[in-house]
Amino acid sequence: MSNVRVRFAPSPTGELHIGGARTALFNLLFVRSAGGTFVLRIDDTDLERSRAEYIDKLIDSLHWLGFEWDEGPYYQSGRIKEYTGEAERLLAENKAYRCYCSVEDLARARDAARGENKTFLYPGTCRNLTPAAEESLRKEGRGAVIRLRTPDHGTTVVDDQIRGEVSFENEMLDDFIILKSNGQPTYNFASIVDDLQMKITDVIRAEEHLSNTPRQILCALALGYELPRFSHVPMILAPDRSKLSKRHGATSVEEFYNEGYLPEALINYIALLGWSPGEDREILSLEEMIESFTLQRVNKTAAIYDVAKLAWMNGHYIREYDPEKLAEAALPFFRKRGLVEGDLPAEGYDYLKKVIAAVRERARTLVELADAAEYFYIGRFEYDPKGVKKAFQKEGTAELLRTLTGELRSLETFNMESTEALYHAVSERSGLSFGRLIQPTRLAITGRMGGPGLFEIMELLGKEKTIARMEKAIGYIESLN
RNA sequence: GGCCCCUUCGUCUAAUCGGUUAGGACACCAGCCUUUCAAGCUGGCAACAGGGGUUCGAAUCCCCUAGGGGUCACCA
Repeated sequence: MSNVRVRFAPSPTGELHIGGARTALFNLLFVRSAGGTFVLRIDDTDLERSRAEYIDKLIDSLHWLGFEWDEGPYYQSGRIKEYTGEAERLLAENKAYRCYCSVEDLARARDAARGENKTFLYPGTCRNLTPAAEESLRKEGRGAVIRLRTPDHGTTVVDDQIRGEVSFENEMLDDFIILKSNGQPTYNFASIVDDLQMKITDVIRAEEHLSNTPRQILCALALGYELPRFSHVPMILAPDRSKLSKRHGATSVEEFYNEGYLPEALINYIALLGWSPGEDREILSLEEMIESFTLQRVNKTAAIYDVAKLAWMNGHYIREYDPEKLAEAALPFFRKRGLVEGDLPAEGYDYLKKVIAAVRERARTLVELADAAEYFYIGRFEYDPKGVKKAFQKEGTAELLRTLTGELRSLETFNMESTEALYHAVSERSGLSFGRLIQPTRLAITGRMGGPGLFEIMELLGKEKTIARMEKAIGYIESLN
């Protein structure tokens, strides 16, 4: 195993977002192609917003996607000692200092600056407090935060693996807080301390962190560690180019699961959002992605996520999936629809697989798959109104169906071959086109105008149900007049 | 507003040391196949944000403009 180490560090403040999933994926692809170690870390320093239930959901989503990590999960909430320790060290080395300014005073100063259209930078009020002055402030009972003493001049350069060198003027950076008055570290501090202590070699994360990177570099430098390499991957945007949110439909991995997407399809799709293997290939397995993944081929441009392509890709995976796996994945959706209830006996499972084999070609999601399978389980359905007009309301349809039903009933072996042969015979004998026979029959036994081959449906349904549905349809047609 | 990043078909993208009729995929349209609906196959529509340079030659290098995004918290 190489010494390459990466981490995925979500904060448990919501479900795993599609952007987060892609960040996790890029980390995974990178580390697997390097033969390194994948660390999972939960960034839960925000006590207000972090929730235990989200941690479970996060982990469920990662499992569902099939992303396996080698170390962790580590929890920042359990590492307070490390942050305090590093902060104390900086304090002792005079690279950081305590600040007693109140939240209110700072907010006021910030508002004033904003009013003048200026950027607020912490003015350094407590930067050079004498021990005596500190003592008296402490006696007043004022809480203190710890701020990093940042350089006033010079440039901090982020050597980004995707974007190249990005420079920031240190003058634009103020003495930011690394430890809050409640003893919790701020994100920038906790994040870099963890990355350093956990010997992360490559930090691969979303672009929104690029602007914060110089602060983290300053922390690392003050702490005296070697820097990790940084890569900032572009964001995923909604179709209107705004940040992806609830009103744009499904955005979390959990929602994609609920809508009937397969993990392989979702992974394949998000991988292509900002990365391409460099050849004209769209369908890639995780292994193939690992093989051709490099950070150099990751795009700099934000990508707009397009459900239509995801749906197409998911349809492709549904068609190609292993039948056993597909049945397993689809079963919950059949249950949700009330097609399957309770335990499924072996023959029920067998039937399920046959039904899926018949309809899988026309479904783009597992929800659509269950929908397409409905009449295989439920005999009560409405007839498609358009179909009624086209197929049922033609002169002599009831009579035609009655003839066909009679013929069907006399069939000893009822299967795909025998029913099809029968229909051909009737077509020939009566002079009616094959389509003329098929259309009303299809509507009668499925209620729909499209679907798998008619004789395949008949065989699956069996003689009894087929005939019962035919008779029901005859009654319906006659009631139309 | 300051700072930072970005800009190829409607969307995802290829063209990674300047020379291509700017390629592929989704979507859309048409045709083929077909018992229907799909799937599949064939073809079509469709892009280098704008303006200046550099160069024999620019999607590609430089500058400016415009647009989009990110960030500037005792949020992550």
